[in-house]
Amino acid sequence: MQQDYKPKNIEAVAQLYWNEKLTFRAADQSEKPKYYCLSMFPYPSGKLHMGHVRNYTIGDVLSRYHRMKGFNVMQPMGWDAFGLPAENAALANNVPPAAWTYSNIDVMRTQLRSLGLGVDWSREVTTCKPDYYRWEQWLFTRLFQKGLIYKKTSSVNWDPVDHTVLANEQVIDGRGWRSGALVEKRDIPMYFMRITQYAEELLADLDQLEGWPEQVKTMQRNWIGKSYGVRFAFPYQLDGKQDKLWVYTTRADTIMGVTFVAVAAEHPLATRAAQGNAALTAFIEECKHGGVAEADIATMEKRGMDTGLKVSHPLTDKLVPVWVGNYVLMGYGEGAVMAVPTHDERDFYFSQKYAAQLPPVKPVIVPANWDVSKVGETTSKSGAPRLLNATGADISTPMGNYSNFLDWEQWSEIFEQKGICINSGKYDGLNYDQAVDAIAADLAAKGLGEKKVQFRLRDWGISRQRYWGCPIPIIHCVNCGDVPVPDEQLPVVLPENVTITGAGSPLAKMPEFYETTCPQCGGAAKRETDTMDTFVESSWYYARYTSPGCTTGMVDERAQYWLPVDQYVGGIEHAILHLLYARFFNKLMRDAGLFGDTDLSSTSQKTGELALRPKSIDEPFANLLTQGMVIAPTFFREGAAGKKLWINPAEVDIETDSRGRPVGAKLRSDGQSVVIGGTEKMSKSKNNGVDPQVIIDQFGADTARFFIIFAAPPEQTLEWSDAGVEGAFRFLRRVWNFAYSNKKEIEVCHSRSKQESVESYLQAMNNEQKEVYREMHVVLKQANFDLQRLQFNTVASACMKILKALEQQIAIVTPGMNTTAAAITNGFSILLRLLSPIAPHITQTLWQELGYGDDVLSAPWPEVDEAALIQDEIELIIQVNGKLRGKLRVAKDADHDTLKQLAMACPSVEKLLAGQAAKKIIVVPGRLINVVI
RNA sequence: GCCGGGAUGGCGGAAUUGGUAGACGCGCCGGACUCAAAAUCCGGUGCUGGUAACAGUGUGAGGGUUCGAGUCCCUCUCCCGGCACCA
Repeated sequence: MQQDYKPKNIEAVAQLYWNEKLTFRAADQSEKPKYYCLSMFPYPSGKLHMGHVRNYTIGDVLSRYHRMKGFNVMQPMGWDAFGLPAENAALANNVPPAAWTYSNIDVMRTQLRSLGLGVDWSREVTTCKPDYYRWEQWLFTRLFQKGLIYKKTSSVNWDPVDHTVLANEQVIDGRGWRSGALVEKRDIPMYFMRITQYAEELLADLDQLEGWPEQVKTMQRNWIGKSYGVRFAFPYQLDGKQDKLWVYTTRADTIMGVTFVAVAAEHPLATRAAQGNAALTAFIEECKHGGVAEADIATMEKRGMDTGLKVSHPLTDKLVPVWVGNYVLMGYGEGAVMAVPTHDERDFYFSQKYAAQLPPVKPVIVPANWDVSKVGETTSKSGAPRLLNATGADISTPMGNYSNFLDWEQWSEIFEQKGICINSGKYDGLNYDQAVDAIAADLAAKGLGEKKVQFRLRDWGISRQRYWGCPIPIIHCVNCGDVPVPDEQLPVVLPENVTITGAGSPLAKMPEFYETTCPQCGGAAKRETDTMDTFVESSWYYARYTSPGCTTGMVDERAQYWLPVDQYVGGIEHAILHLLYARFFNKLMRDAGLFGDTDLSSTSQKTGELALRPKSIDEPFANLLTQGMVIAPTFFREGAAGKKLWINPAEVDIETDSRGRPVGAKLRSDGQSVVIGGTEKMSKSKNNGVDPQVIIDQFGADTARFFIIFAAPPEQTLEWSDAGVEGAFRFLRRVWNFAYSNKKEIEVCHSRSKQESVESYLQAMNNEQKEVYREMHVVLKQANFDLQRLQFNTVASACMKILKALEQQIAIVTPGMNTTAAAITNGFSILLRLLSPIAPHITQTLWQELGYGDDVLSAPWPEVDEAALIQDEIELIIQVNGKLRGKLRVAKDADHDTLKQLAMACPSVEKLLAGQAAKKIIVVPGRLINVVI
């Protein structure tokens, strides 16, 4: 055994051992329970960053822990290889996206391997390879035939200079990132997946996901956004025709307060109204400027213009003006909304802005606790209505005492609350439910509306006008329309040798790609040149991992064994989109029969044997761990024109004051100072990414893994610090040194006969030794609990505490004692096993070196010696009025009266009591006594 | 703007259910070893006052519930993630 801890050597040896033994090759059958542990696969951006190290270390800790707990573990890895950055890199470096991607994959695979992850590499998946995306195309054709994929137009960001569609990310302050041109909305035809058809199930099944964080489920619920409302129409006559303007509202109780209707700029009514109306045409044109991102639309200034058109109120027949609003989106719902300024905040501010041109607002709801019969109305200075409760108007404090007074000059949340109808004719006095029922019934009787359940969730547009993605397997034929590519012609292979220009898709300029014949009529036809959203690949890779090499379908019967994923680990930023799409795809694949016969009723009727029923895999991920980001300090210098030049933290020396507070920073290369910026998410743009390779090279993979686990709980944001890395390395070196200096004694223990077993000597320990032993098991108990709740940073601290306890063992007795050797042998085996999921190389090496066995992974997980935890005496806290005033050692079963007397006798308590009697004494068994005076 | 989180010493963080705030580590200070330094080992370290014992104070801000609040409730501030074409 080497005297010094040399991670480079031992890590290479350990990795070779795992490779040769095929340790991590997962068996598709086993008597052990299966544990499919999946970390979100990386986009091959070039190099590993700390976020990857964190994600994959967390997954590996879980995998190794479960393996030692007796599970048949499968941990795969692959590459989310299609995507925009490859095209950007191609533009910048003149390298084809494919070549760039494959070379990145090679670099990152090597880096991942050097981390010592327990990955079954025989299952590796690369989404940009035809053997993967072929099956995605296959599923596309099935969904297309089922009507689950359809075509419609949708808005995209259009760069009028580069003549290209931009991703939301590429739109900065309303301009194209390369051209700087003002971005426009443009409607183009796209394929959509009917995720809304599964909205109800996607929502309902969240309840069965007990292993998911509540916050993620809440976000998904809100995203799906099931609402109960009324869809109704405003009839109108135009160009001699009767027609209806449809809207949807969840506040049908406020319909009597409608003052206008707002439609999207692209709405047919707007288009019609703009004919011969130059001002409106210009306004509609203006509405098309800017991006399509919801965040931008929600934060932009709400503007509108009267179309001059009027529609009839469906219940009163009164004419209602129609406006164009830049905040109304075509394609979301009806592309039109009713406006009730008195009971909707957005409508309120909009109508205040255009008050002069709009009809007066009308309150139709008062708070539920008001006496409707006594409500009086008056007008304020501006003419806006005031409602007065008859109990006496308190005009001085309108907001503070709203039960008396409501004033529609200033917005209040009260306006939006459900209450009682007023000013609503026959609906006066009804509450929300009654009013909605009555109004919906009246609308239905007129054929102008009905109750409707609606979802916020929209169908998933999957067409991308980009090159580096999975080709959409559709052939456009003038005679037969959109024809799916037949199975035998799949895959539609993406040509890899192309030149990227940044203007439009290269595929659309490649006749050799798009010129084809129609599979139905055999005539000349054109292949679709759009590719699929890269979220499609990441929606089913977890299933493909179960069936490596399968050439007959997306998955084979092995999927039934492995699915669902038992533990999924990945960044919180994927809480909605990726996780929702993957859940959706799982249901699509289930309903395509890929997970076995899902028609459970017919199966059981036929066979009568429940045991033969295939399991229904409704959800892909049974347990989810959402990991926090890795952040780092930023440093910069002001360059020309105030442009910031970002400097990597690795090139900076930080100066601190006497108490360690940073006071300045200097660039190492020139010794001149740099500005300390904020602490932010590691990114290329702020140049604050830390390359884990530097740490692995200098300290080893175990140190990198240990630190990243130790630094913060998995779900929290993690701030990077190099100083902490050295601390982690110091600890591992102490473990090594401890092993080196105690090797002989441990080996002697291992060679002893059964009569002289470690256990027999543990029985013979003296009280001091037993106390140390007890401490160690207290720590182990906490560590096992923390593993269960996925809080690994405290497991790392537990390892440090156990090493300290072992060092203490040696310090308190003369060396050479059999009990000491036994305690160390036993204790160190606990430490090595507890530490092994986090730092697998050093623990594997020492496990072998000290003769514990060949493979620490096949050792049983250390369990707590409960008997050792029992104490005769415990420490109690003495409080006076809740403040700590003393401590007391008492017998563990002392009764309350004894405890009270002991507490009262405490000097500090006596002093504070000063002869008075205590008002109350609270005894919390096993914890404290609080004397109230 | 909407949805979901977060805020604890100089720093990362700990504190299962309301019950000793600051475990463990980093940094810093002091000591040992050394010609010296590095490394290592030992001790100290929330803040304020005090030689000290000790006292006061303290978990983003303000209020509340409770014998007792980092933890529960209300109001607010700031920060982060997502918002459907970044992945």
